[in-house]
Amino acid sequence: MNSSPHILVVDDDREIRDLITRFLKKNGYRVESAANGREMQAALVAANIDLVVLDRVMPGEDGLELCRNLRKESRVPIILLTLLGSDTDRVVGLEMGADDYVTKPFNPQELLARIKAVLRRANELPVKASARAGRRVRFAGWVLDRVARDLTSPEGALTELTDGEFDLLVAFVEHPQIALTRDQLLDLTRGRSAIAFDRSIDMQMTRLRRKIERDPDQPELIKTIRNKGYIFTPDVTPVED
Amino acid sequence: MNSSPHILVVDDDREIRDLITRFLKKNGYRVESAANGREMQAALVAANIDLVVLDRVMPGEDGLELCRNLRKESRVPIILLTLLGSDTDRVVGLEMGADDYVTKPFNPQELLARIKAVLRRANELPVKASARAGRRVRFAGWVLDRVARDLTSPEGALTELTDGEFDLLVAFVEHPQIALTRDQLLDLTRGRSAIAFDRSIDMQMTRLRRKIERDPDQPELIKTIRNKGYIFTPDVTPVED
DNA sequence: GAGGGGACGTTACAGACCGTTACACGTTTG
DNA sequence: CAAACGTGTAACGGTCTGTAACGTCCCCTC
Repeated sequence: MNSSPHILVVDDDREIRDLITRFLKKNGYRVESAANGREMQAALVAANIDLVVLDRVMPGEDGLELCRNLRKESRVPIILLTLLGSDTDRVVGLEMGADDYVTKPFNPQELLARIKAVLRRANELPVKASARAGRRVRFAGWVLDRVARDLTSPEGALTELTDGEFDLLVAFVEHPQIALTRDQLLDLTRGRSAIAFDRSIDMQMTRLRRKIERDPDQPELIKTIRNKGYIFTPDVTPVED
Repeated sequence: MNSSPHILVVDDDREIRDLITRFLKKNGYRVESAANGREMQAALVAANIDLVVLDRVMPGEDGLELCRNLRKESRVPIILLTLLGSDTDRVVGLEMGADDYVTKPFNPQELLARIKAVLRRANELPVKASARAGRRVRFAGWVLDRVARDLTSPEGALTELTDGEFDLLVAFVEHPQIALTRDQLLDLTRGRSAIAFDRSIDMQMTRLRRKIERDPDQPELIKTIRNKGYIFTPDVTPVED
């Protein structure tokens, strides 16, 4: 089970993706590729990725932002790929959590060398990133419909959730088995971060748990991690029909 | 016990040495400097160097050669500094064992960011393959679920652990059969190092042992190593199901 | 073998963190 | 406009955790 390193290449330009993919495969790596952030997330869930090569600029998305978000939930090594060569850009990339930085146009041999250098140092536990599935997903017997915004219990009853509770649950379902901080949850549900420290997430958690946990005093679906936040523990699978 | 990282700057140009030295010191590092290979060796012997910043070109000596020789006898992280910017030179540098590469003229902030990135990697502990994979692992009959954050005893009973105890146990399970210092454990569990010496790990150890050791007075799973730290002795295997 | 010092185990306790209730405020609904 | 509803804030209490302090054990020295 311990075969060659698994690299994920994220770039919107198909030619570049294919070029890098072929080159890396020829050098003994397993390679996945993705054209945008969503595909990247999917690939991270599907495969056990050892390193991400991420384009800094993609239409409609910011590679830097992806990098920072990825670093929040995972410690997968990241190499940023970019056209911009200014010093400040490099610094920002590294501060955002990237492990290294290669400017386009690049010599494939240099990319290879940097991948080797980063992998040599990177021995840490890969953490699964979020699962973005389809319209409906199932977890622990519950079925959640993201479009209709309703939730069906294992017994088949429709469970009434307020908007806030629903958004919170969606955030968890989209990031299962990862500890999420209150700040991340605020960001995911309200699109903002806490300015000062804030207990509103705690309140929503209490309310959500009352509705979906068998025993809210001993929660099984969403556990608390002191000093960190919360973690959603069930497996999430898409519902086909 | 654990003070600021110790950087060795090797460059024949005194102005550059002083510039880098002052800049790094201002940013909280301890700095040594050397003008040639011999002084470098002397400094490495005299002080406990955490990272070497090494000039690629020095009169009468080749930084690359120094780098390769250094790598033969030591795993100290190396950042190469150079005027040459051609791709092949970069590749050669990284192949020679350098961890990173900065071209002159460089932005001091970038050097700083790269030093941070390299040190972050260098100080991480290798993770055993056995512990990498699964959500659940078994050791000495116990089963630990890292996502659900619970622990089942050999008798099948659920053992209640607090978050701090659980994090500590996870750190051990991910690094079995290696002596871990208190500082490493703090880093693994809290993501920080001890500023001053700290007994909090000892307390958590007491509490954890009370819950998982048959006889806490004569621990079998986690042994104390005087003047070092603790070691987790059982084998760890993934649980498939 | 006595004495001393350092390292570790452990107890006691204060403060931080979190779950929860009560309530106030704003928004929607009839 | 009143009532119902949703959501954030304040505050209380329980649990968890780091710190201080003390005791014990081990090793070193003399």
